[in-house]
Amino acid sequence: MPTPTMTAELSSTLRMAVMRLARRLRAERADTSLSLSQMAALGSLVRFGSLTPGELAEVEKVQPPSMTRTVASLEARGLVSRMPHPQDRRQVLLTATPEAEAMVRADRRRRDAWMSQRLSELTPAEREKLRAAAEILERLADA
Amino acid sequence: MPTPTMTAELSSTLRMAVMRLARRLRAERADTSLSLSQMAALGSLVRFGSLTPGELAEVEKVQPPSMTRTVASLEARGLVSRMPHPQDRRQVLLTATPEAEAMVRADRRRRDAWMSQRLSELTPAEREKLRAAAEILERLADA
DNA sequence: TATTGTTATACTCTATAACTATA
DNA sequence: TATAGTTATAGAGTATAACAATA
Repeated sequence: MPTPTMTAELSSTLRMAVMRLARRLRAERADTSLSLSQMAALGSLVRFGSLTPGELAEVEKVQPPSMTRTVASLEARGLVSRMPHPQDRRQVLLTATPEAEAMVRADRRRRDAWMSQRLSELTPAEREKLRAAAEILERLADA
Repeated sequence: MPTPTMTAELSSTLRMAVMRLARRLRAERADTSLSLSQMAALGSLVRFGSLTPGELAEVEKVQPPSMTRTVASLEARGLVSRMPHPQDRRQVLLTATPEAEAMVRADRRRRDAWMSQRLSELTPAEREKLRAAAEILERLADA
């Protein structure tokens, strides 16, 4: 039964551990030739399929002109292709190319591999504790 | 007893939950008048006490010229003061002013408050699971 | 008129290279 | 000579404001 003080300490400890672990994971990028923003945009395109520039800007929480620039650099590298929108000729549909999908998958694999390696160094009981917590952390992130 | 597949799934689930939660926490900044880099530099100064610009650059993982600029902006706002190094006249000692310390504490309090609120909405059993995992997550971040 | 996307422009953060002062 | 810090300059990412095309 947690006292207020114990809960306050948990907040602080958990917050710092999560921030530091995230920072560590961010450092495990597979392909440093793409910036984080570029890789994130590509990841969203792969995840959601075709999106318009406006939708992609909204998903990535940036303004449309910023996404215009990001998309232009990805397009120049052959990682994004654009098609006319079937109904609305003002809009454009962006899609990740097969090469881009492969890069996104490789990036995910590499981060998973780092985490897997760390997890394999734990005891089964410790892994079980993380498993129990993972689902709760997911809910916290959505809150 | 985890099979390889179960461990792989845990890696992926845990990694994504941590990244998303970190992202959420980053959005809970108290004072948006300071950029993340500025607040981080200030946080390190408060944490370590007086540092030279070179040491601060190393802690923050940026190059010295970048830190020169960050420090200059903080100094202009009265958040950092500089003193000559007692032994080596090439070096400078940077210290966070009392106002800066208050800002750093307020920032931490706000992030802790958000986390506390989320934790208070959980059941005692769920909090206990997070408590058990927090210490393991800390070790992962250091690995 | 409203909406979608782009262009023009500026600011911030980062970097590398060159410079100054001191050791 | 080597080191600590700064200045000069450039590139990436972001923003707001203005514009063009289409609805």
